[in-house]
Amino acid sequence: MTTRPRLGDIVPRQGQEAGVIVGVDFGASRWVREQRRKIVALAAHRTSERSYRIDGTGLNARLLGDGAPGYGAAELADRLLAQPARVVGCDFPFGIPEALLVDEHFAASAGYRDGAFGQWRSFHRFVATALPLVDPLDFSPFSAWREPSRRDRLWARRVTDVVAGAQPPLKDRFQATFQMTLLGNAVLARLSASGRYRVSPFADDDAADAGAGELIEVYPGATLRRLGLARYKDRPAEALQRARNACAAAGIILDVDERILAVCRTYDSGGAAPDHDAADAFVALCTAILYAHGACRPALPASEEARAAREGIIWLPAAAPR
DNA sequence: CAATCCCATCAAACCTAGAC
DNA sequence: GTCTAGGTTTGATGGGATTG
Repeated sequence: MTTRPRLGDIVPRQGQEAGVIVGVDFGASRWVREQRRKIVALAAHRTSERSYRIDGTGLNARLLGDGAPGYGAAELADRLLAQPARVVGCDFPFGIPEALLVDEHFAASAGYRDGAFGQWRSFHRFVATALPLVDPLDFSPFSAWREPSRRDRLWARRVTDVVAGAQPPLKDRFQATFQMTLLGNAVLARLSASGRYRVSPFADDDAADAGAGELIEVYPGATLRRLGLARYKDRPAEALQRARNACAAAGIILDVDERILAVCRTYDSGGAAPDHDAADAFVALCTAILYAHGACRPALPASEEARAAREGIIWLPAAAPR
């Protein structure tokens, strides 16, 4: 017998055969300078069937430099296209609640002229058009979605948010996700349109190619709760250890550059409360690695799979290690 | 002078422990 | 069981201080 690939067989794309996995801690400041403090990306390169090297090269090099450790949104998209990854775990809401998807007034209030969005495809394409990746970003086309008098609708959660304990995608006060959801979708649109990535769980003809990489939504806070660590924000070292342990428990070996580990333990993008964005990126990366090995499960209620597939799905480790 | 860094401000929803 | 108080939480922004 022969296993030589025939024409038409699925062959990994350039770069993907190395099994690159990426974790992203997102942020959506208006200015690129601020984005570079908040949007931290970490890559792991597969070195054998179940082992990965997280070193100071490629995407990770910026973490070891003198300047801000992260990326602007457009810049990150460019990097992910230049070196396609097999799985990218991102910590922003990929979708919006179904109640808003089917709401004609919601769509029209931001200038959408074709009724309700109906599905994620229409939503993310509209967002990408209305939010060009310039500096500074202009969120004014979406100001109607911040209307305080309509918060009861606009701040609804998706079913996956309820299960994962996540904030509403369009909440724009205190621990805001509003701008992250919009900027994130502009980035997703760009990656999806390239044909090199498909966006979980959404079907999109642009990326029907089964050889494409995959973008998944993760939530480090929920990942760590699943791993038994609540209130992780002021304990980055422990968060890192839990994430590494979860990989080890799944039989996955991580070889991490000590300098990268040190930055993940110590980097704090500031603010009143500690905010360890590099540690968050590490947790996102570990979650994405677990996903790549079939060790994640969607944060879903038992009976809402169809709706969740329209709203977006947060992925969590399948089980806490013993 | 501009670019960059640093800090105070904002002020909602959830979860949990404890009282009743 | 229900209620409340307190603690916790995917963060952005502008202005003033600092740096080149």
